[in-house]
Amino acid sequence: MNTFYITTPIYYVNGEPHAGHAYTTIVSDVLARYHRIKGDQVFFLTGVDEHGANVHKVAENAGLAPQAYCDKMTPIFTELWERLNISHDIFLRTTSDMHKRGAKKFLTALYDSGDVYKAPYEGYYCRPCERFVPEKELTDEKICPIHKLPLEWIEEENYFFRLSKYQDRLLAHIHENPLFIYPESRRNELLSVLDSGLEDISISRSSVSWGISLPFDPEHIVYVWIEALMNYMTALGYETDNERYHTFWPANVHMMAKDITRFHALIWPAMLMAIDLPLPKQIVAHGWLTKDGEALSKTRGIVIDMDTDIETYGLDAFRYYLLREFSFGNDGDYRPTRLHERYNADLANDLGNLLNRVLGLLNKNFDGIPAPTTPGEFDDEVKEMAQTTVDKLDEHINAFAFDSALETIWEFVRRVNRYVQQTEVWTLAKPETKPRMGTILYNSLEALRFVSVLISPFIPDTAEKIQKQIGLAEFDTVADWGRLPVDLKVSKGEPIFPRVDLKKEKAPQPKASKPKQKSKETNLISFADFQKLDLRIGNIISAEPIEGADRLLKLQVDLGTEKRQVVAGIAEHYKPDVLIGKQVIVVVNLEPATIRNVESHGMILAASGDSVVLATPETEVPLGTQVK
RNA sequence: GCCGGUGUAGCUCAGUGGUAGAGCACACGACUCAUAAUCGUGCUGUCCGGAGUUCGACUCUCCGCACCGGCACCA
Repeated sequence: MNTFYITTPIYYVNGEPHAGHAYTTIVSDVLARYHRIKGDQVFFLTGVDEHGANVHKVAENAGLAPQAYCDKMTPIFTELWERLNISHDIFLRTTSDMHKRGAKKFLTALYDSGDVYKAPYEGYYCRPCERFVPEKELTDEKICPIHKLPLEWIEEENYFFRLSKYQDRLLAHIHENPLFIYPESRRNELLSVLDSGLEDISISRSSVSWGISLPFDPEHIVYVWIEALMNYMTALGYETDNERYHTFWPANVHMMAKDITRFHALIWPAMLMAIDLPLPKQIVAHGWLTKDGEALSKTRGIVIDMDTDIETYGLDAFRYYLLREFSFGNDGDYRPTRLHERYNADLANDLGNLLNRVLGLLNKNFDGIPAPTTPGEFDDEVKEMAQTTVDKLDEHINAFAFDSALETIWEFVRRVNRYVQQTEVWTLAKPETKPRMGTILYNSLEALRFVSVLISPFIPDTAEKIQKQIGLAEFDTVADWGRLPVDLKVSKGEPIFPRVDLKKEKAPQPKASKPKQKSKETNLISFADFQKLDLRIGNIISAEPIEGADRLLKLQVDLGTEKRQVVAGIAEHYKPDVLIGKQVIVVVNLEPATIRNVESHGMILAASGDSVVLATPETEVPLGTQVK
């Protein structure tokens, strides 16, 4: 028996899951389910990454201990996967004992390989960021570009992994295994990264506390990214070297979004090479989802409202749309109207209606599924197409072409609709033609059983509904023609995809999806804190662009008693000349900063969501008036 | 400013060095078993622009334009 081990990344719990996570996981789910119906022994891993400075910080902001924070966030992921009907075999948490023990074993092996060494690491360090600020981000003042606080010069000992040593072997492996990194665009990208040379990487942090300590030096915590990669092995039970681990490693597919391929396709294989373990077969990257053409961004309010669409059209319609509409590997634009069109055209009209008309005819004329006694025109054609559809589907799935896979299945669905049409089966109820009628209905229903098997990896609930309506007691996963039993009692046929009328649906769609209530308790500040702000009314007296910066404008603001130069990131929304003469609110006691070599003494307040709009007093007021 | 992607029918997108494709939408016809469903026929294209390579380019190369994304930058 073949085995098939597929993984999603373990998702970072410093934020809630969004449609992108859902896409990765659904796609992986399809592969897992597909291999199961082929009879492969499947292991499907997903989970969460709970360690690292970021989680620590977010937890702190929320007033929680890191573990308590993780315990709160993790269920949000598991609940979403349940709602999306994800069939993972394990959900791994990196705070679990299993993972920690496995990671330590892995780290020990890595250390024993001799490719881990200790070396001083020095540079300018920002405490709040918990990171060294790279050379290119440094300014003359040596302040953190994010926090604007003075940086510390730190020299600390860190552990490094000798990644550079594996450059040639990686290159050779990628060349010898053309499908190792998929799709090709990503492969080329990483080949060019390899061409430009690999540097050894730091794998530990001594300044971070929330994580797993190095077994060979407990003062140091393993860098969260390095630790996360090991999950693909620890989830199998690597630390106990058990049967599951030996059965499933190496993984067949590491599925992920395109932004994290470097870690998976270079660093991870190199680490495995170091400890002489087999490499995963394929690193597979899909594109990003966009919404109406724009990248998803929580801060800009560009989000995909999965809940609403799932509620309106059902989970399977949502899964179908994602899989059918997006060409794998490329970015795909999510549009609710397209989902609507797909739902009605493909699911309701083509498939749902086909099932319904066949069941209707059968119920009206027969008592149970008739035997196929009377072959005739078109029968063989349908039968053959059923088989070729199975073969084509396999090719498409192996190439991650889920859109083509579904298109192939739907070509067959349309063929069956045509079969019913061509044979005019509804005219054959007379006694002398009734055996032929029964045969055609048997074939049609058997075709639908085929379809239900083939779509089951994509839209599992629908597949089950179809088989249930056909009268099968247990889900049949075998795509061999003629398995449909005779005499089964079919159901009367409730539409599995009732048409959704767009006009009706518009009514209860007042776009008042409540703007997420930010966890209010956690972000409260005291009145004293607020009083620290010195806000004043100023008048913009000049505005000009700053060279080399798309978003910045240099403003001169008259505060009555003094004039200030302020840099504002509003160039994309305001032309300089329209600003002149405008009254604005200025934070005057903000510490000065140098941005793009221009000094800024203060900050202009503006509403910044999807667009940026300056906050101005409702009527003109004297310059320098305090705002509170 | 740097890096990358995209530009093909009204819409969403496939695609190939040799006379342009699918689905949806649209029009007309057939049918009436079925969820205003199904089936058939038809329709539209300077394949972003320019130059080059070639017997021949939508397909390869170069230059440009537009849009998108990432990074820089957002006090």
